[in-house]
Amino acid sequence: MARKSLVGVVADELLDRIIAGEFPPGSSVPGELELSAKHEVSRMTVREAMKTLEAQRILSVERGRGTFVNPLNRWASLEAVLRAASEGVNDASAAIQLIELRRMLETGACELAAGRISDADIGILHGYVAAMRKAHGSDDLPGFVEADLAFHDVILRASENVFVAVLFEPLHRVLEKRRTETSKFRDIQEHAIGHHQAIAEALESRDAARSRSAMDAHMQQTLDDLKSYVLEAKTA
Amino acid sequence: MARKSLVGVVADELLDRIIAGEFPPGSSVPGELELSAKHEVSRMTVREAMKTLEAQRILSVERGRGTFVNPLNRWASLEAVLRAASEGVNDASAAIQLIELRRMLETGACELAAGRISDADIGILHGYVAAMRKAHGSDDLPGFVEADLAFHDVILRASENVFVAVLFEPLHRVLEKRRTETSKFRDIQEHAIGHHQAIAEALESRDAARSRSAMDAHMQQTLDDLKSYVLEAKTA
DNA sequence: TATTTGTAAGATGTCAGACATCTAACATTT
DNA sequence: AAATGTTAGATGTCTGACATCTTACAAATA
Repeated sequence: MARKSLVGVVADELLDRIIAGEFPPGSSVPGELELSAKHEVSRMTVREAMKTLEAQRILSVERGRGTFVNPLNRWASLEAVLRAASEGVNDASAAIQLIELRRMLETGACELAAGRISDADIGILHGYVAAMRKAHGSDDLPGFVEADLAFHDVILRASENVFVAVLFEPLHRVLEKRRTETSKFRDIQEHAIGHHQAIAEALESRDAARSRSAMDAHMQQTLDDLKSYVLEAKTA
Repeated sequence: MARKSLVGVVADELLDRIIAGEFPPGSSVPGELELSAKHEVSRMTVREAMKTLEAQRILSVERGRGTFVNPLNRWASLEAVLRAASEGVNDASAAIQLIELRRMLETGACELAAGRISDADIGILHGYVAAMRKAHGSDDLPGFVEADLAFHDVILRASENVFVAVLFEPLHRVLEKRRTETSKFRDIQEHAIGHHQAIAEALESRDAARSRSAMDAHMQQTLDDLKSYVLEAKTA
């Protein structure tokens, strides 16, 4: 991982202070000079940090007036919103909401893909299911997760919708770690294999409703897995 | 509208050149010095422009090596992707894909809202339907569109999912203009009123499947409207 | 008095030049 | 052939200055 530049550090710290509630939405953040003094960096460094936050619509910079915090629903960065949402008492709620979002996109993409996926991609899907089965047999957790993610990626591309892919990309990153966690359990792996098999067969039939339903069942299972996993972590 | 700063201009022009294919994904953009010479601005201005594009994951800046263009599916800015997608031969395809995306989010949000919406919000929904009816009667296009958007906003909030709202916000902006265009036709307005009425009633029944289905029908109608509108524009 | 205008403070926008540090390629030495 | 040194070019950061915009307040005006 690349060492963070000063700009990144300043942006992170400022975002932390915003998320901590020090600068509520609508209020202004300290001026560039004040921040450069506080963080012991030059004003240019502060400005570049501000620019990154402005590009994510977290801040609004207004010349001559100051720099202001935007309301959370205007933020364009899923990760930043996730950080903000996880800050409160219930990290669990944020995780569940993420799955809900993923469910919308994946079921939608699967429905679209049913009418657009190629025979070659169908074959690839079955290949990944086989890979999951093999990884399950040999206790290869990284291999299992990799095939799982690749499976969903194929469907996403097959939906032929650029915007869905764009919106899903940050989700992909955020969920990757959690996926490895939940996939640790062998019975969860077995459930997942069955669902993926059903999804591949549904897509092969080119039945949009059936494909959507199969993916929906998979998402429901994922949500249930997460809930029990989170519950378990809480009791522990 | 605020006059654009030099930073914004440089960022826009650079993005334009990227979208035009001058710098394909994976390739490097000209160095900061070269760009500052070409655009006749200082290096700091170029750097700030780069930072905004980097924050949107359009560029990856690597110290000592250069600055590189990310593949389109890693871009975090819906608007930028929209610009890139609209560049090609078919602006229509991009518009349709946007509706597809909106359909996923809105039907998903509506399904969630069914189990979470308050009685007060139900009343507000009916109020907006009445407002749409009234605006329709008095040929008040802006009023009609405003009530329409507000209606969907209520459902979005009622879904109680922060991430859906975040992802939907840029869509909201992008679709706003088109909405005014399609809503010009009186028969389309009538269709919309009927659909909104059905959605409000479905939500009132707290039936998730029914609510989703009602919203889905509305989205399907919107897609059909768009298609005929686009077709009409093409023949003209 | 009420309105307009002028002035100044504070904020962001931009510039110039300099030095530091990282990367990659090439030349040199072993 | 491999390890090492050198160098060019790229981004990272700093300093200090001036420009321009917004706002508030004071002063001049009708």
